[in-house]
Amino acid sequence: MTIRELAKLCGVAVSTVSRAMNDRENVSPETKERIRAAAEQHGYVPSSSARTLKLSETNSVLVVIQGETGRLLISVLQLLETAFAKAGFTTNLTHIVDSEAEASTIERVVLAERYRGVVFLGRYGNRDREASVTLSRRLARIDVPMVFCTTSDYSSSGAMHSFVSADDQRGAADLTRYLIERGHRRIAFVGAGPENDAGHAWAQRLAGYRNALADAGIPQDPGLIIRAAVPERLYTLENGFDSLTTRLMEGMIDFTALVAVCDEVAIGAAGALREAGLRVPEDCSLVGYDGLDLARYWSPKLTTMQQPLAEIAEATARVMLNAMTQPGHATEQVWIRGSLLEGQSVLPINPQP
Amino acid sequence: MTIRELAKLCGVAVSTVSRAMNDRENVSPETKERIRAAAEQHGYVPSSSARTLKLSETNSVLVVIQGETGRLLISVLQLLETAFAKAGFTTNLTHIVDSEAEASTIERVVLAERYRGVVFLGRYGNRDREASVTLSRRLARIDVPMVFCTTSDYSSSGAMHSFVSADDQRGAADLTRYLIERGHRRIAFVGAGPENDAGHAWAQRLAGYRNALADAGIPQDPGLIIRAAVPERLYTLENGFDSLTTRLMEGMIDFTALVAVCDEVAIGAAGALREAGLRVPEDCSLVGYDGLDLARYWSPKLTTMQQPLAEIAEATARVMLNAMTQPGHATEQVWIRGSLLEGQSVLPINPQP
DNA sequence: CTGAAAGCGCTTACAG
DNA sequence: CTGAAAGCGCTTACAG
Repeated sequence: MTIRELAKLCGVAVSTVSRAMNDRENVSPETKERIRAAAEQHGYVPSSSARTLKLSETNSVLVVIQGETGRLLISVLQLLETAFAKAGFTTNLTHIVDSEAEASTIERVVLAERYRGVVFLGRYGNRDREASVTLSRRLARIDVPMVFCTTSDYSSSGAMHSFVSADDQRGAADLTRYLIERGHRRIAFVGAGPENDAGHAWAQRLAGYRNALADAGIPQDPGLIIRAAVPERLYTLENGFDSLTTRLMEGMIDFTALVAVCDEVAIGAAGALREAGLRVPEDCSLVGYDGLDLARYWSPKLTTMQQPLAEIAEATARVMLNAMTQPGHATEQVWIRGSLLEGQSVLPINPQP
Repeated sequence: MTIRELAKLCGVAVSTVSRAMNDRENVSPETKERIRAAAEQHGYVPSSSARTLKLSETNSVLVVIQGETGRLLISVLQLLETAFAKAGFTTNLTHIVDSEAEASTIERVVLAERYRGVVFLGRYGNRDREASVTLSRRLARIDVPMVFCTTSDYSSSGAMHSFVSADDQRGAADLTRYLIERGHRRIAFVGAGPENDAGHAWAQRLAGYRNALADAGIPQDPGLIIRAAVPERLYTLENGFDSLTTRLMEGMIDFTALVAVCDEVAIGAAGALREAGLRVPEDCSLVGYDGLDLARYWSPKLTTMQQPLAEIAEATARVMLNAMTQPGHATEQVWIRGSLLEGQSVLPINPQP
């Protein structure tokens, strides 16, 4: 049913129907009620494409998630949806397969659908750093506000985009320092991905781990960096288990503590240790990252870096709404720090003589 | 940039631009190439709202998720997206808060956006059974194909809607029978929600548990049905932990086995048992439901019902595509059974004398 | 192969 | 308070 049919049915002009449906002032209350009742009864709903075409803008923001979606991002997504809804914006979600992470894909959907803004949730980019920089530049050409949430803009070209970023590097450094302060020297890192992808959380966390070692004057042993056995499902239990199992088959345990790229990998790795007859924390200390429920209900309770999801979502929504409502607004960069959540998965040891 | 501007720029009519952008036959290859290059260069993308308005239909299907989203549904969602994309359909996701689960909400968005079809992922309905039936009836009035995925149509009015449903009742009965066959008689169920909501998975699984007990002639003890301590986050570790903790504080353990409403609740409950000094499976056997990764990497490996996600998604996509491409097609009902995954969380016991 | 024109269903000045 | 009309950006018969 169209506006025209409903108008005829009610014996009024289409403009009157439009005013009634949009709750404008200049309709008599009686007419408005009559029209709305008729709409309800006949199931008339204004076509949003006609409306969008006429007004040439939507009230929608697009959320882009690339690759696999962990529990963490889903939580942030739900918080974002709520925040945007409160401000009168609708949220749409699109998944992008890794291989299709090109500016043109985004450009097409954003321009075609007339989105008011885009939130990149989690990482967005190509494996290749060069390509990622190009990507970032092309995105900047699209005249729609964008904010990168949970990942920083790694365009290496200054403040091109707004972002709200968890400070992964610092968080991983804090966790590593926590181990060092408790006497650990042989500290391994599990869950490093393939090379050349600074935009990924694992790369930032690995960098933080390295920084902490360097600051403490502990020589870096490349053999202690355990690469992902299942890189396409990097942040999973499976990857944690398989990565460490592979490593333990290659040789004996030559570390006293393990920094995992995230909680799931930590708990997967703990499974591998257990199967090898090693106990956490007696035979190997363990720290995770993210602060999932899982970490809290695991035994032993996992020491980890709690991500402040509400804070991340709140900041992202705020930056996005600013950018949408104040065109020409400068880009904003927000760094958000997690807090170290102490569990029972770390045991102090005597420093090596 | 609009089609008109690009036409002027290229010195052709808008109709020619339209033909070039839509890759029609009746344009000379040279003209087509020239126009497409110009579009690429100037960032011209056809407005989808204008296109939709003109064609009066989209190629989008709407996926509706109500309430909290577990890991399981996200996996199904991703599989669905892939399947629909293969058939040329775009997938859009909308979350519905529990309290807003009314037919009119769906009606509005489906009609406004001209969706071709709707998939309800997970449960869709009101607490109140009466209201749910009304809801189902009103949905049936909307002239757009719908399929209920992972939940059945509980309109109690015959085959009103298509659905692809995991057979939760049977699965839970299978698990309970598995315990009974191993000598258990005092079997508790943890994670029952508030009353009056047959559409929820917990209610189906609870019914299956009850059926199995009845079939074995074991009297039902209402005291063995442990209600959710955190009903708004029913299928979570937190709920499993809190529900069982509450129960263990009320009195000693008076059961030898525990059927959990899902894997997360099972593992949360295991945490509560552990804190009470009880071991799984020595002091209490435990089964979950869903077959999450978590169940596999938990220690002891959890006995659970594996949900065949790929199969569920495949069937849902097939039914939906049938309905969309063959209007007037009869509704289809597909029941999908899981398979029992044997872990080490169940110990046989001697039957009570 | 190309162009001129109608029309998809709305909204909003403009006139009354 | 209400109506008639223009126009948003496309697509597609229709004519050449």
